[in-house]
Amino acid sequence: MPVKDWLPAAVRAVAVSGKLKSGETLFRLGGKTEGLYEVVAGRIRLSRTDRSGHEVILYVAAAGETIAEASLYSSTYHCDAIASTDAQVRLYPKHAVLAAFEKDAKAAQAFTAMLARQVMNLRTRIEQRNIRSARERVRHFLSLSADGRTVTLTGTLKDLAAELGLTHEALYRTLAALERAGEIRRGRGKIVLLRARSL
Amino acid sequence: MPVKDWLPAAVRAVAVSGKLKSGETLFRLGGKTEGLYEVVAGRIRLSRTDRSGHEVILYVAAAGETIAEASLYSSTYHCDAIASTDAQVRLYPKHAVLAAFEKDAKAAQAFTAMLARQVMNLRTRIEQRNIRSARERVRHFLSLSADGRTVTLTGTLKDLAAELGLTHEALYRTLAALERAGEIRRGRGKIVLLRARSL
DNA sequence: CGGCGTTTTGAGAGAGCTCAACATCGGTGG
DNA sequence: CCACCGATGTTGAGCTCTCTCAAAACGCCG
Repeated sequence: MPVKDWLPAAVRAVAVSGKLKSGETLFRLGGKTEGLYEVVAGRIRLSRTDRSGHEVILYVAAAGETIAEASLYSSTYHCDAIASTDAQVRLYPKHAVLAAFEKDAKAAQAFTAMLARQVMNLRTRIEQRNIRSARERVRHFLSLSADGRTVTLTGTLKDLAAELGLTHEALYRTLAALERAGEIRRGRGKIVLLRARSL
Repeated sequence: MPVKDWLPAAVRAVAVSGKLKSGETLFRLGGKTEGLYEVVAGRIRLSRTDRSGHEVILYVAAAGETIAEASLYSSTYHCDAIASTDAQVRLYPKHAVLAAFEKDAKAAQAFTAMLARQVMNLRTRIEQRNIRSARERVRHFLSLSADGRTVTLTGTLKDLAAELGLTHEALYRTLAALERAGEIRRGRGKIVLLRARSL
């Protein structure tokens, strides 16, 4: 869900770009909310520090994702945001976003709809993580991302492994096993589903 | 996030209650959207059926949760909803909800804010599932749900195990080990954090 | 061609799952 | 009041599966 699809051009036009070195802080818990951020490149981690001084990671956002959507409705941030790699971000100022939503109900609705879809997607990913078996988890992923019989892969298999919560070795082995079993056929950048497995 | 906190009373007043026997269908993929549902009791699973005829589960909603929020912005459902146990639901009709949001911008904003918070929570849960070690996963949970030094447990430990994605045996053992190590102390319905672990 | 990241395969170990037995607690009914 | 019953809580032992560490083939780009 690219920002372009749900944020009015007027708001995108006033975005503020910024760069962060690895380890630099974007915002801190308790800090005044400036708006929501889009991660353009690199990775930003959201975390809190517990009483014993340990950083507890809430989420790691990668390029293309947005963070701090909830900050639109809060006056302070509820966690820290720190660059885990050199990173580039865009800030969409809170007042500009809220003003746009106030003026244009359609825009507000698009934002809400985007969040509702995202909730759905995230729930699905949690369900996926409930599956222990690497093979079943991969099948779950393939079933849900198949367009017809073909799954088009974006990025590398290593990235996919991370998304699935598997080591890349486990994913390679699982895909090899599924191919040996005749369930799938692999082509560069895509996987074709062949036949259903028997129960 | 109880429905009461973000849905106007006027909408709640026109909710339609319904009961389902285990296995009964609430709605089907492609069906016209009637609105969003609150699961009052029991469990409802959201799923799709893949080409090979297997049901692929997207999510299992338990009592207190709402499903099909995205249906407000779509004319047809994008998955099936089937009762996994005997269940009770409440339907909040789409037109009533949307009308309320149109009349009352505050209500619409409350809904959006709720979704934004939910996205945050779900992301945190995904992060939690990235942690392999049972001990670390439990620590992650305890750190984030501690109110001061005390974590108040809602429901049984078995429920908690499911939420954490562990077997109940693994959770019992882990809690016992943490208690032996002096990290926590357990009282009925609550866990008290004692000291930080050393790295 | 040389270097770097991805893909692939191998071997071993550790951690959580499975199966199983038993304890504990609350509620129910005789 | 107590025996019974089901669900939760607890512990034990073995096994499977994925992770980890290692090494090598492959593909791409300068």
